[in-house]
Amino acid sequence: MFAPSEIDRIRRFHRAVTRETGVMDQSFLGRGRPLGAARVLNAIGRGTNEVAAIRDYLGLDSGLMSRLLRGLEDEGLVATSADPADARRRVVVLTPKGQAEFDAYEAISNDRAGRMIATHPNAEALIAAMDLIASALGRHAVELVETDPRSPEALYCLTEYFAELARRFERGFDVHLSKDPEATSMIAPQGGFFVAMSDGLPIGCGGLKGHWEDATPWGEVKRLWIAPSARGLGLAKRFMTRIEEAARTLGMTTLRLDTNSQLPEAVALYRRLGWTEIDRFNDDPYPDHFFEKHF
Amino acid sequence: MFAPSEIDRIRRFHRAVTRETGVMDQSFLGRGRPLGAARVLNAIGRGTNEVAAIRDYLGLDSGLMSRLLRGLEDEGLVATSADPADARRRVVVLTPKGQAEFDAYEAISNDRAGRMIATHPNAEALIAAMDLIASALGRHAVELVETDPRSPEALYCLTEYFAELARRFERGFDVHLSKDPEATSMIAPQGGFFVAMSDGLPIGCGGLKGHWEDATPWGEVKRLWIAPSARGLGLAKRFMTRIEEAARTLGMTTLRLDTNSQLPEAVALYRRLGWTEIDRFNDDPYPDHFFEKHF
DNA sequence: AAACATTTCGGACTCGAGTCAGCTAATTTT
DNA sequence: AAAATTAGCTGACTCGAGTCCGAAATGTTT
Repeated sequence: MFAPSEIDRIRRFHRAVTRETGVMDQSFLGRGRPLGAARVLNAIGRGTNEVAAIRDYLGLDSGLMSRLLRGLEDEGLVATSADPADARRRVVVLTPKGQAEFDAYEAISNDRAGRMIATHPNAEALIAAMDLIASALGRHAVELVETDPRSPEALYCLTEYFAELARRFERGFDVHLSKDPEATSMIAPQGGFFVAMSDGLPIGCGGLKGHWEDATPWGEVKRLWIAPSARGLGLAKRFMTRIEEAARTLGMTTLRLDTNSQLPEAVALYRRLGWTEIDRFNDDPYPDHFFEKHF
Repeated sequence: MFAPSEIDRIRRFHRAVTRETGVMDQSFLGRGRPLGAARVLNAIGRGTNEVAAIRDYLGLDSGLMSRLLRGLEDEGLVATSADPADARRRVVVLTPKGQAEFDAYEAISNDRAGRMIATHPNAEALIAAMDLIASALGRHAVELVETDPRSPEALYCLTEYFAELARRFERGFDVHLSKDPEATSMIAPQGGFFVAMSDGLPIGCGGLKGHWEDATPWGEVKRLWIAPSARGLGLAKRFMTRIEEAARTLGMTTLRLDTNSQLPEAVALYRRLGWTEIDRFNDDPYPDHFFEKHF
C-alpha cells in the first residue's frame, strides 16, 4: 500500500519553503544591494549595534564583516564610532537614510507575509502551523528571561493563559475569582517572573510568588503556561528548574503550588518532577490538587 | 496590549526555516561537491532525464547547465547521450557510481528529516503542520491527473477518505455497506478518476462513475475528498469542473451525486456550484442528500 | 536546397561570498 | 613598562554561481 512516508512529507515541506525563501531573497535583491549587505543592514536596524554581535549573529568572518560595513558606510546608510567603554570595539547605527532603507526592506517582507495570509482562506491555522514549526526548529534557542510581570511579553502570555483556562475548565475561568497575585510579589527580591522567548516571540511564562508574611517564608509557583505550539519541548521542566533556582537564591526552602485535574498534563508534570501532593493550602475556588517541595 | 502580529509570526517562521535550510545545504557540502552540481545530480536521480527539463526545473542558464553536467561526467557520475527522437536534445542517466552518490545524498536528507521527527515529541502534529504549509505555499502547482482508481495514489486517497467518513459519521462508516463502484466504471470510456498531486504528494481525489446501463446514460460523482491540509485552496471546485468536463467529453448530459448532512461543507459546495437537490435515487444507507445537474 | 529555428556546448566574463594573513590600535596581564 | 591579547581593518586570494555570446549540430519550413 502506497503511503507517503513522513520523510517524504518533510522533504516536500522543505522544498516548498526553500522555493519560497528563494523568491524572498530575489525580491530583496530588487533594492540593488547584495544579500550580505542587506542582512547586515537588517541586523543593525533590528537593534544589534556592536560589530562583534552582528558578526556573531550572521556568522560572518571579521574581514567580510568589515568590508560590508565599509560598503554601507560609503552608501551613507550607517555610521560607526568607537564604543566609549572600550575603544577597540565599534558600534554601528543607522543614519536617517539607512533607516529609510531598512524600512523599505521591512516593507518588502511585510508585504509578502501580508499577501500570504490575505490570500489564504484559513490564515489562522496556517500561522498556528508556522508557530509550531518555528518553535520545533528553534527549540535550542529558547531563552528564559526574567521580566516584570507587567511587561508586554508577560501580559501577552498571561492573557493567553487565562483564555486557555477559560476554554478548558468546565465552568470557565474568571481571573477575578482567583487570587491574582500582586505583580510586586513576583518581582525580585520578593519573587520572580520568567518568560520564554523564541526568536522574539513569547512562548511561555512562569512566576514565583514570595510569601514573606508567614513565620517560615515560602514560595508559590504561579502562572505556568506554555504556548500550544511549543508544548513537548521540555520547556515546563526548564521553567520549574529556573523557578527553583530563583527560590533558592532568594532564600526560600519551601515551594508550593496548586493546579486542577482538568489540566492532567500539569498534574503529571509535578508528580514526575518529584513534588509531593499535600492538603489544600488556600481557598481559591479553581484548584483541586496541591503540591509541595522542600530543599 | 502587546501581541505579536501575524506578520511577526510569519517572519519568525521564515527565519527558522531559512536557518534550517542553511544547515541542510552545509551538510550537502560535506560530500565535497558544490551545491549546484549536487542539485543537478539530485534532479537526474529523481527521474528528470532531459537536459532541458533539468535546466527548466532548476532555473539554470544553458551554459551553466552544460558546465555542471560536464563536471559530473568527468567525475564519472552521469552519462549523456543523444535523444533518439531528436538528436539535438540530450538525455542524462546516472552511472552506477552516480546512483551510489545520489543515494548518499538521499541518506543525508532522510537522516536529517528522520532525526527531526525522532526528537520531537509530537511528530504527527509537526508533520501535519508541514503538510498544511507546503500545500498553502505550493497551491499554484497542484495538478489534477487522471489515473486508475486502483493506482497507489488513488488508493491512498480513498483510504484516507474512508477513514475520515468513519470519524465523521455518527454511526461510523463501512465501505462494504455502501455501494462501492467497480473500478472499471471509473475508468475511461465508462468514467474517470482524478487525483490532485502537489509536488509528489496526493492531496485529493474525485471520481466519475458512468451509468451506461440505463436508457439515458448518466454520470455520478463519487469519492470527492480533499486532504485536510489542502482545504480552502479551491480544489473541490477544480475537481468538480474537471469531472464535468470529463462527463461532457464522454457524452453524458446528466450528473448526479449523493452526500450526507454530516458533511455540511460538501452540501454547501454543491449548492454553491449550482446543483439542484433531488429525491433519493439509490438505496445506499449513508447519504441523505441528493443532487443533480444537467448540461 | 536554402533559410531558419532549436539545443547543447564552451569560452570569457562579472559578481558575491568567503578565507587568510598581516596590520594597527586599544586594552589587559604580568 | 613590557608583553600578550583583543577588535577591527585591509589586501590578496579562492571559489561558486551565473550571464552573454558565438559555434556547432540537428531539425523544420519554405
